[in-house]
Amino acid sequence: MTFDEIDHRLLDTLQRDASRTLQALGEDVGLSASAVQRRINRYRSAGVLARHVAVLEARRTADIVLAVVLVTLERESSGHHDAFAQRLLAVPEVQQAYDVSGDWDYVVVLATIGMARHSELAQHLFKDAPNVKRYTTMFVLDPLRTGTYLPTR
Amino acid sequence: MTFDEIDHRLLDTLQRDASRTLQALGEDVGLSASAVQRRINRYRSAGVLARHVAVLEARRTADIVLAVVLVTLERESSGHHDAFAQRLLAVPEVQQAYDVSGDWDYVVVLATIGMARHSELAQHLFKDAPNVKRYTTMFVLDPLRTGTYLPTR
DNA sequence: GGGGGCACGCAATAATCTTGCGTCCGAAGG
DNA sequence: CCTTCGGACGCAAGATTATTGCGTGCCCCC
Repeated sequence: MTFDEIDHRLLDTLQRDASRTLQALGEDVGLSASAVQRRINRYRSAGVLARHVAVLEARRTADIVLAVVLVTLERESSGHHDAFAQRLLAVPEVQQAYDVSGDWDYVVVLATIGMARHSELAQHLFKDAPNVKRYTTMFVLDPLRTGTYLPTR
Repeated sequence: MTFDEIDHRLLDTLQRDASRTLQALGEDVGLSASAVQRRINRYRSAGVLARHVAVLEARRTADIVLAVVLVTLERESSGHHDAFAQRLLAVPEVQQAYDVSGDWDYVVVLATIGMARHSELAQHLFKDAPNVKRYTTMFVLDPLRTGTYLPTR
């Protein structure tokens, strides 16, 4: 799939505010509402546009504890990695999980309500996991920016 | 603001898929469409619900390079921290930025198109920055999960 | 026992989305 | 150089969805 200037502008806008009407989007980029809609449908069917979600304000949600956890596994076999990934993905509070290169194998962002729940999850995901060699937790003092924005050019 | 069972279910659903109709949401939680809408408006005006966004599929967007960067500043004065934060937030490719506790001061997630752009940004944000003491980059091999989901209970 | 506030459902209205149709433009081929 | 084809567009009608006014019921507090 190839993007023109209008596609870039649309995708940019949609990633920032997907609640605008098709007509408003159209006025921004110089298209009719129906043309905008057809483009959006194209993004969808091409798999570029995955979904629409509501974003909560972490600061306004009671007692949210955000933490970034770095993890190294004991053994590098892909079976062990899969098992660990499965364990992570089964937990909704695992907000983000990345398989990374470098000194650590995984970066995990945990979003929990209250420190007690955080500890409980850390226990389950990292202490009790059979193949976690080492992990370190960095608690988020201030979420300067959160989001899923991806550039398209 | 205090949440009941229905609020939790609604906020959960909206964070996963905000494109459902008010009627569909209402059927899920046992409310009419208008009652659902009024609740959503309440979340908005309480500041709990920040915005609606479209989420792109990183795997389907050409040449996306995701990287997690850990940063420590030279000096701890709040002026230096603010300056660094400003510099981060001015860059759209800074997808996420967290001020954290522990061995590092900041965790930054960079989303760029192509390695060249990544290097350029790393240069600007970390090498050229006046008060960055040390930083390390972990490239994302596989984004197992991305998102902004926050639990509400 | 009697307000008062708040959330609800229903129904009418308003806004937005969706789709059929005719047109235009550019690329490919005669 | 002309013709044809495919793709994207705008417009407008129709369908769906969101919004809002109104009346009712519930619960808390007086």
